[in-house]
Amino acid sequence: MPELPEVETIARGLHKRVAGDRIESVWIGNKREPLKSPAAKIAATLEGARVDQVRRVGKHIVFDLSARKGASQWIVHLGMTGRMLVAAPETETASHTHLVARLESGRELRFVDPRRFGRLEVQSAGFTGPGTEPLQVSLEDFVQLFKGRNAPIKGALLNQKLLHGVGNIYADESLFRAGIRPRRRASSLTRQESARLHSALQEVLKEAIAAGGSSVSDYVDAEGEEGFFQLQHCAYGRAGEPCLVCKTPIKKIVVAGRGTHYCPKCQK
DNA sequence: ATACCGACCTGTCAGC
DNA sequence: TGCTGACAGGTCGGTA
Repeated sequence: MPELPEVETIARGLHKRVAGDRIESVWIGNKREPLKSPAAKIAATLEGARVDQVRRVGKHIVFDLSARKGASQWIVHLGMTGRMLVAAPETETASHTHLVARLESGRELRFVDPRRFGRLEVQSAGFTGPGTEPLQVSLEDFVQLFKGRNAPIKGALLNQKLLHGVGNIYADESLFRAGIRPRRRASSLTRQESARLHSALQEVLKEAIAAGGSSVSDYVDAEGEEGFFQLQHCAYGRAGEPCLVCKTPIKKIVVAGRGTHYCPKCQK
């Protein structure tokens, strides 16, 4: 579900609501839970810890924690359908709730994930994510990332070891804005095209963050609110509809195993 | 080293 | 109404 703008929105909301709060106790479901660290270790790390900060790294939510034993981090990846919600304890627990952290303030932090593609882990400190931050990468570094890559540019944008945080929606939207076909080999982009893609990507991500992310089917932020960037999508989810620039019907194909939307006339 | 493709899960929706 | 299959915002591991 969530890509960079959605995770950014969620992390900001969580920071606003739980920073400074303390985790009193943790409940973890016991059947095939989406854990990268052992459940006992997660519980031991979270219980008693204070949440200093909640922030985004790539598509991960990072909780910076401090406790008597020292600093640690709780790292959450929401996968396709994960949600991290702040709820009053009397609120009914959604099905597919895998973790509940009870806070000193009386509220609960709940991790819900029907498809269980999400991942939870804890570590001592220093999580940096797999790749480079798309909002911070310079044009020079951006060009360097794609140099010599034979993969389609869309696949390269989705590769988290290169840039982390870009997913299917924002890959399609930024390629549309840059006027580049998703199947073009990454190495075939001219300097000018790379520059267009670099700024298109950063613009799209910033606009999406300003809109609170894209709610296509069920994304909601930490407050349970939907985003509204889906109203500004030009390519993603618009197969068969007229291009907003030239009226040519948007095409849908499969690239790098993912549904891919583009304008056959505007994108070269 | 790089790229592709199926697997991992559940829910939803279109078509029969 | 109910079944089947395709598809969904993501990643991983095996294979070529």
